[in-house]
Amino acid sequence: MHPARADLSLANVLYALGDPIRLKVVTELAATEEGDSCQHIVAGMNVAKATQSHHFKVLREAGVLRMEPQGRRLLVRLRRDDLEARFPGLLDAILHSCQKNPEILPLTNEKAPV
Amino acid sequence: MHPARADLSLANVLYALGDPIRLKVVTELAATEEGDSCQHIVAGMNVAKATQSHHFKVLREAGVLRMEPQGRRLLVRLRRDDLEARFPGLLDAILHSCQKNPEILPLTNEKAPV
DNA sequence: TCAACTGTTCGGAATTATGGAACTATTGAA
DNA sequence: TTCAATAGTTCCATAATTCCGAACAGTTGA
Repeated sequence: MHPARADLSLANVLYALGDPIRLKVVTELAATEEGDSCQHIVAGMNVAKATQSHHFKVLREAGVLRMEPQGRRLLVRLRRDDLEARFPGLLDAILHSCQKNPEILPLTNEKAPV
Repeated sequence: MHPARADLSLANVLYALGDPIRLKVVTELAATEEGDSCQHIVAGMNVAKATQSHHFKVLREAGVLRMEPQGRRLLVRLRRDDLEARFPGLLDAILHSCQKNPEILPLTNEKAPV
């Protein structure tokens, strides 16, 4: 399900992050400390449910995030500590780049007004 | 051919680096300041020529490296400055992770004894 | 002139991505 | 309890990528 910290592969992680939608998911997740539900995270991204499910699976299997059932939702959290321990500075560099140049994320980021 | 610095996309770069062979190519390239030929870089990696060509194309189109004809070779160089300017710390974090845990690169790295 | 070398392109087979539809499980309300 | 709504997954078919062998083009050195 979730790979152990020692089993994280850099190529897998980079591959998982090498998709605009998944990259966006990670930046959204990075903004919340206690996680969020899949559905809320992808709100505003124009992606079919089946595809959402696929993207979260890729991120989970790469070890980028953890998913924990919470009622009828899946609480999704970034595996910050594991990533930092294994690939120091990587996540920060990526998040910082996204923050500095938001146009890096080529998405119609119509965030539903909560 | 080669994307301009301002056109580099983080997702594209991460995608390009999210493959064991391409990641290995980049670490090899990082070790040489003045570049190298495709053929020499992939020496020891068990990949068909057509696939090599494909991998270099992906790296080139993502803006990770530059290719410059040099006689009957292609001189390949890492676009360190462009990557650093656009995504500060990213390349260093990746290279450092590869260096720290060489097993990250799941390749039979039989480097031909020069 | 021509064979060897370096790399690209073409064609097909295998893998992966995407989305619609049907499904499971949980919740909250009647 | 019953049932509709919500949150995700799975199945299937289509589209796009990946990988390789083979044929190709350009450069070099004999």
